[in-house]
Amino acid sequence: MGKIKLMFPDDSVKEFDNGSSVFDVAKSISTSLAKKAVVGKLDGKMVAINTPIEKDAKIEIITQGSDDANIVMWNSAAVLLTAAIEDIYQNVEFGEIGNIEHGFYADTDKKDQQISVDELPAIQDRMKEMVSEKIELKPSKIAVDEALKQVDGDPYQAQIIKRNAVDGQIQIYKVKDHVIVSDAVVLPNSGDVKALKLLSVAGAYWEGKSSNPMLQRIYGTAFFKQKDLEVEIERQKEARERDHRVIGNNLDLFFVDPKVGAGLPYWMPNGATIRRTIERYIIDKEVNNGYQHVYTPILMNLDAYKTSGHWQHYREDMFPPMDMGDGEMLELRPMNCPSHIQVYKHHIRSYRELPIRIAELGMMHRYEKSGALSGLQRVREMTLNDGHTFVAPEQIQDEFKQILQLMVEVYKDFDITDYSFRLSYRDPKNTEKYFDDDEMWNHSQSMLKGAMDDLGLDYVEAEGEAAFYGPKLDVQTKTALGNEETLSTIQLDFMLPKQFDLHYVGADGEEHRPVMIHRGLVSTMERFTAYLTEIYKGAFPTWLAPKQVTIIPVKDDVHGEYADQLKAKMVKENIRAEVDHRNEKMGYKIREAQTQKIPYILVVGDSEVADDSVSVRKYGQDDSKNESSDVFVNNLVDEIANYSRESK
RNA sequence: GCCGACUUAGCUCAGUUGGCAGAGCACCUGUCUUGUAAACAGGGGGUCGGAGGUUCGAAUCCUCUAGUCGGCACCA
Repeated sequence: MGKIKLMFPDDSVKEFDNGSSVFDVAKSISTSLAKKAVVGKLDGKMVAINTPIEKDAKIEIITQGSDDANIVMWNSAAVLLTAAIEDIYQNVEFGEIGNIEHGFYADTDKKDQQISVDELPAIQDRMKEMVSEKIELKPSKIAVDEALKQVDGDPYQAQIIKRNAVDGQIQIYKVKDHVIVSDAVVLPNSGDVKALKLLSVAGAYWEGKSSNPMLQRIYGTAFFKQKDLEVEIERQKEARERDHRVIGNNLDLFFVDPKVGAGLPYWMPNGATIRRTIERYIIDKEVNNGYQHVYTPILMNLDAYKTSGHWQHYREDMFPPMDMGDGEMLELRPMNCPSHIQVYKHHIRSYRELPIRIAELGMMHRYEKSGALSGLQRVREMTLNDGHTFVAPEQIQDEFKQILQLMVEVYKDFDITDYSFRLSYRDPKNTEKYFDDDEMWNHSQSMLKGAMDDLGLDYVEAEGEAAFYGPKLDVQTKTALGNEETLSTIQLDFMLPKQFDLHYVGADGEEHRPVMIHRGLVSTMERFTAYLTEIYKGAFPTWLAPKQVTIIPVKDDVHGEYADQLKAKMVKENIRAEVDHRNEKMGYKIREAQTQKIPYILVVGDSEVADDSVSVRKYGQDDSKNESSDVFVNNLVDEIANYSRESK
């Protein structure tokens, strides 16, 4: 038996007997490491802990608590879930199994009747039995023919086997008499799945294609310790409480009434105040950065959308056109680009003017599918912080960087820190969705990528996520419930300028074609407000808070007048202050102000009236402090003027 | 749009095997005059999402339909 050299993450190299397992290696370092070791990584590839190592490699030992260890845990639980279901039911076929961000899932198709939530406890119990049986989970490779025989005509499994076969072989796990096809690395023993819980059932298309049959996806989560499971359940509970729909209802920000229209939100005064503040902020910001704000109609002649290609490529998401009876067809606009193009075209443009930046808080209507609607996050009427800059081709890079810079500044003001970049390309096979022009796509996609590389920013690349007219840089964030969504976007467009025959006069006196950059910084007012609600958990920073100050007189008949004077003083400074004159106990009013998450509570009684002061209680703090009313107002004016940057 | 669950007062939710529709909060009235998270009493308020059916009788069972929620697909 020869020796092999293994390199550790700290670059140290040690020799081991050929055929040593990851576990052996861990044990040679320390018994405690061996105890916590879950799985190994050889040259970056995950391997089971009992896999013999047969050549030199870079090794990493993954221990409990790491992300990789959780993935292994979840894949293991998914294998057990499959085995448990097969144990309980006949007549079930299986789609994909695997891990997700906080757990695992298995897709099932039970022929007589689909598995329902009521059946989860029984399945979970069966899984726990398998855990206590401490079944060895050992991967083995079998021939495709044999595997096909084993899955007994299950059409989904048959496809998975054919798809994943390597050299005519496929990896399986045996759990009791069940054969589970899985490429995943799992824990060595079912007994290692210490804590598990099945969570929900939902439909999911086979292979993710809506033209395919729908399977039942069973979700669950699992951990090495019961405690970790409890933490996860608590995390999910908190996420539900942070949901903008819950907070939006509690703080009376908005509502959607199905009886007056699904996906058509109504902004209550509190929500409207937040929105108005965002709108004023972003308009000022853009105007100061060279944007020309306009207003354009939400209705447009359908012909414009035929020219733009919306009618051909985006029709599914558009409301049906209105037939005006005289041959004219009007369309509720789904995007603002054609409108801004009209603004551009209204004058002859010179190269001296470029870049021309046209912006608008543009109201749009999109016929979102009913199942996609969700609070303010996905609606059918929305107002986009839209902007289109028209540039000469050589200005693209600079303009792109300028927009990105502006976006980062805006994010800082709103204290948005958790986001990632995604370069969204077309799917070249999908000629129905995307303009068919290979050269344009290849050119614009590589340009975008070049700009990002130039700036040294990290990003992921996603095929099939582009707009129909061009590739995008999307800024991705997550909702409270963990769904990914696009907040900001910058899109390169060589197509619409051509469709609408746009030009500018160059230095040479000739006509040239501009390039359009579509960009949205703070998304739609709807989605952005929802997002802010969730990241702030309803406790908006003072400059955004619908109510900034509530003044509570100790005895309304004695101190009410002083409270009104204070309010007047603050209103003069554009502070949103109110006096709570109601005939209620102080504690009651304070409680209500706290549940409404009002940034400042001012209590005024005899001593405050005597020296023109206020007793200040800031949201989130349990104590109060006395301050002269002038000092309080001045500080508050300052805080509001400086947004969130200075409040930390 | 698809799969599943759900829909009862302004909000959050009870409502047993089909037998007079409930609670808390909110709202209104009155009493109490308050020093940092809920004073007390009384009152008003619902065609039980909508339509059809089964039944002596339906919030409850069945069918259809709309919407909401969880996912999937689609996307700002």
